[in-house]
Amino acid sequence: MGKNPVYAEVYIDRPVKELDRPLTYRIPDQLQGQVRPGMRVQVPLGRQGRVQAFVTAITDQRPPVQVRDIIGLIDREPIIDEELLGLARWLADYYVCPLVTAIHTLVPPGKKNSGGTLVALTPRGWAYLNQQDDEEEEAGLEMLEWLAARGGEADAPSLRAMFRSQGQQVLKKLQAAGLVQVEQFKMVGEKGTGKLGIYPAFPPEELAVHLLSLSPRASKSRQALTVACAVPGLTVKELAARAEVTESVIRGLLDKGLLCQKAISLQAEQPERKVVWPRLTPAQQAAFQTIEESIVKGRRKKFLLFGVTGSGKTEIYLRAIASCLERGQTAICLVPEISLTPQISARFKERFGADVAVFHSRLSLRERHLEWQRIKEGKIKVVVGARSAIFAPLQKLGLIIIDEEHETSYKQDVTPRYHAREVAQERARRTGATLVLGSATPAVETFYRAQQGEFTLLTLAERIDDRPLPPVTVVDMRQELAEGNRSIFSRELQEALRHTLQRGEQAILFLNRRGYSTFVSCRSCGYVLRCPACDVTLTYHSSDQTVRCHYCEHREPSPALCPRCNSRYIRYFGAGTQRVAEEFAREFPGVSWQRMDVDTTSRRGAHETIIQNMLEEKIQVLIGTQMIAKGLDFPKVTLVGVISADTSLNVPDFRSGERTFQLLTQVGGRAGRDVLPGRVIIQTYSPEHYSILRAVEHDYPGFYREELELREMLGNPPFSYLVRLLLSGPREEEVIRGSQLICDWLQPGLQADQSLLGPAPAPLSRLRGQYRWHLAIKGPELEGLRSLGREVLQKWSKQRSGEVRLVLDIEPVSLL
DNA sequence: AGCACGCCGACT
DNA sequence: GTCGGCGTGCTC
Ligand SMILES: [Zn+2]
Ligand SMILES: [Zn+2]
Repeated sequence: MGKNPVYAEVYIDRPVKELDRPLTYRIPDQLQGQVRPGMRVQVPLGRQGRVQAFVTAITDQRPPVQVRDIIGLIDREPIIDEELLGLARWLADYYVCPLVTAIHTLVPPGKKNSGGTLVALTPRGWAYLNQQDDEEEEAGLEMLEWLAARGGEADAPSLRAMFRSQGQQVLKKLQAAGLVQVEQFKMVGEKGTGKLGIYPAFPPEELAVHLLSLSPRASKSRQALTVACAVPGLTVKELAARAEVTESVIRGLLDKGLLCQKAISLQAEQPERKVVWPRLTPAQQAAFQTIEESIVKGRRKKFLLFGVTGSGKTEIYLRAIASCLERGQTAICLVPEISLTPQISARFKERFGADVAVFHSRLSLRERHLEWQRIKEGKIKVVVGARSAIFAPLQKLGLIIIDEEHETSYKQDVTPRYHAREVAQERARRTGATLVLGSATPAVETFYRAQQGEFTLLTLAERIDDRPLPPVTVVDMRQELAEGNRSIFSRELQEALRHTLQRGEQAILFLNRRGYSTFVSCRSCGYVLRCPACDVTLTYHSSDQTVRCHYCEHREPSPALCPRCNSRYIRYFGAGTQRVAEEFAREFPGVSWQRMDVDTTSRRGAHETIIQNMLEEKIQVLIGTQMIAKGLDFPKVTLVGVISADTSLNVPDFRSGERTFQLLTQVGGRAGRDVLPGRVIIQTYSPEHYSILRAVEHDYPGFYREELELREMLGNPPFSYLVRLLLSGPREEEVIRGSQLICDWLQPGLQADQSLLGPAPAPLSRLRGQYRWHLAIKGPELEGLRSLGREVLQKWSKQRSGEVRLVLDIEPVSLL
């Protein structure tokens, strides 16, 4: 037996400051050579018999203390490779969190095993734990709590390690009681044992013909057929998931004889695909070539692809990815969750077939796990997904793309509060990959960095085929009111709608606020309905006559009488999308419309249906929130009406101007994307605001200059860095006392060029029953602020903090 | 975080 | 006298 490395450095799987350091254990003889970094093991810890830990290094250094033996392995293979382990270290350091928290972020649950069984709490299981009457026997309760402690699920190896042989019996009981569910994962590679796979019933080159033979309405069928050709041999379920269609669609195709079923063979990958690669415009070509050169030469360059809406950025991404694959490398493309639509998926799958995996939030645990496993096995070369896809375990990563890089959803809102853009830069740096950030409205910070030379700026100033950007008009709603128009539609918008509809074209009405009204108030006494748990007003929802909180789950029937004075004069103020829809229906009777916001798209498939209805022109007007502002491409939409540009303008955050400009530009970009010319009408009470004026002119550089000047004057990012400390707890006095205490800790340690803001109540001063106060520290470089934050966190954990929680937010994107 | 040790109050 | 409260300290 080899003499040297006999020790393993491990991190105990507990997210606590005191254990956020490596502990050394001896590798017992029978495990020699099997333990590798990235594996989970069981070790004894103090008086605890066995706990889970991550191996981070193998060493022959004997520590200057008594060492104990590793008890056993949980994994046969590392669940995280060394490159990603390094990235996890960076993440923990940059965002100030325990290493194990970072590791869990990189390897989300459901992926922590290599085939086998996954045990998860059912909703009933969760409910059971919450009501906590102790009917369940000791052992069962223990297992439920153990599961809850790790986010509600665990794989079989960990479960076995923790509960030994008796675990099986307990598990059976819980499963029978419906408190847990057990999901069976196939080991990848064992696919095809007797199962039937779906194959196209024609040679792949005939795909186009058969696609045309289908009814123009049968978009789902086309989708399924395309995927079946690209990835033959999937089971019905797998194909349904991958093509994002229901199983009935596939059965229909089987009946039509377009697909057939036969035993799955481990045949060679699908034959050559014939895909049409559209010609690039000269501007696209130039940008693409610059990116390609970086990929080819391994120049590990960073680009900002700044292209107006409709300039064809996606096509450049696709080319760059293809070029990457040709060189045997792999690629990640991040897309905001909100624009991760079936259309986008289809576009990638059409080009890259079985090489691509699309991660969207609707994937089940099993599907997610399957794809993750395929990535690890090298079967997937392109990963498309939202924020967390940045951690996809691809080997030989050559390219990272972040579409709509300014989107704030790239920042995680729980610890570790990482920004995928920052992680991407770091991962690109470590792997030598080329980085491409794309946007029509880059984040001010990003554009600033490009100006500083940190990114190479690639510009697409024109829409493809010389289509013009839509002209934008602003309507001053104060004027409108003064002239006696009390409708939420200005006369100009009404007029424009009428013309658009007469021409048989489509329109989008945008308002970034869902529900019917923004607040409900009593005319007699002025009482305003508020959420009992949050410091916000309740929104009226006309669909079921409830008032709801948009920050928590609270909802109640809308009162008929004022709760304070019993008056019947309850009135609804301010407009949301429901009210827009109602007023639209009244003013334009007979015109078909649909609303699209979280309330109408929560049902699976609802989102797709609405988009399909728009494309098929079953509806003429789409009324919606954010959701309709991003990335949708409806050729016949020629009018975009922004009901109110003021919602995002009035948010108390130094980035609200930027948000407003971005939102207006993005939503305006939905108009006139095809051959029909479009126009945009923006209604506002602040027509002189620079964000609005610049959006009207499609003038990003102008906006950027003005915004930058403001930021410089106020010393805000990118001229400084920010770290936010947020305290929350059920009793306000404690929270205030806590923030005062932290203020006292920070004050003396500040450098001359650092400053402390607050403590102050957060703009959202109460959320889900928790009072919230915050402080922010500002300084010329991040590391100084970070170490101040670290110190505070350290001190905080050492003192009895009651029920007050403290979280650090490095480079926050929102100060709400 | 767990888990044990330890030192003070109100029970059989 | 002891059962049990949770403050404090440590974990290779
Ligand atoms: Zn009243
Ligand atoms: Zn609430």
